Amino acid sequence: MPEGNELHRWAEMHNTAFGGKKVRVEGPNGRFEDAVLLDRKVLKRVTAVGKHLGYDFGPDRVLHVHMGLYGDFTEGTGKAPEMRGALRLRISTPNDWLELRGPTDCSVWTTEKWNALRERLGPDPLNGDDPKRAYERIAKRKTPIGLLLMDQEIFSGLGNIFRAELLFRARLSPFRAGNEVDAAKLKRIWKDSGKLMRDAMEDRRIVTTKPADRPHKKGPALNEEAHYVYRRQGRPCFICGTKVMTKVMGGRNLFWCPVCQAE
DNA sequence: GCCTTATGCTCAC
DNA sequence: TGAGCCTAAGGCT
Repeated sequence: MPEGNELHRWAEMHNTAFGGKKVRVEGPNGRFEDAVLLDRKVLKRVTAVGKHLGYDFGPDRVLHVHMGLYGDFTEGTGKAPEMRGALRLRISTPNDWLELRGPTDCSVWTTEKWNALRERLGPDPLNGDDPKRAYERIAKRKTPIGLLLMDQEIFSGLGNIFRAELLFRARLSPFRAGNEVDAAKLKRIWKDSGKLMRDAMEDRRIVTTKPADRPHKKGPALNEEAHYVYRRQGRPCFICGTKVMTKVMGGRNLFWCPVCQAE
């Protein structure tokens, strides 16, 4: 159940373990028969773009993985474990292995299709992209900013946790129209997203609260104080004490503080 | 054990 | 706008 931080961490790990090496590729549950196209070939490199992963095995041999809501990897060293359960994909060398379960997509793409995806996606805070195009798009739209932040063609890699937390940290209402969002504030949100996602990559955990704002100000954040508003509906805002609200926006649960993020 | 929920996206209507 | 995909974890019994 990943957002961009997790995808980029996977790309790094899988590059380290498998990049430039000849690998075994297997699709044991029968839902990835194209594994034979890649098996015993060299995996050149692994790239993360937004929430997508591309495993480059050469021209028209790009393994595309999208996790959807459920996908997850497990990795390990040494001999791969017994195949079991709904295992979609296994990549292995004699030294390392990974297993993939539950992705929305695991299929071999043409280079053209992969490039078209990259073209379609908006700037990714973790890829050093230029955010200018995203700013321009947002400034033209009357759509609420809470929806625009989730649109992968505007920014790529942000998901439901970052939507809620970035808006809170910017003290911006999710219902504010894109064209009414202050330009400087939008810039700060972009910078903030890069920082939060890089921290999350390192920590392997998304923590958005500042220590000074937490009930326990010392030490690492407890799970229940790692986020300002995400899944904290009905509980008091750490800043003002008002109950955190929730509502479905864009088919996903949105969380916000009606006072700190007044419309 | 069962039920609900979930960091996502696509397609049909 | 809503259903469908498909898996795991956590809360409940």
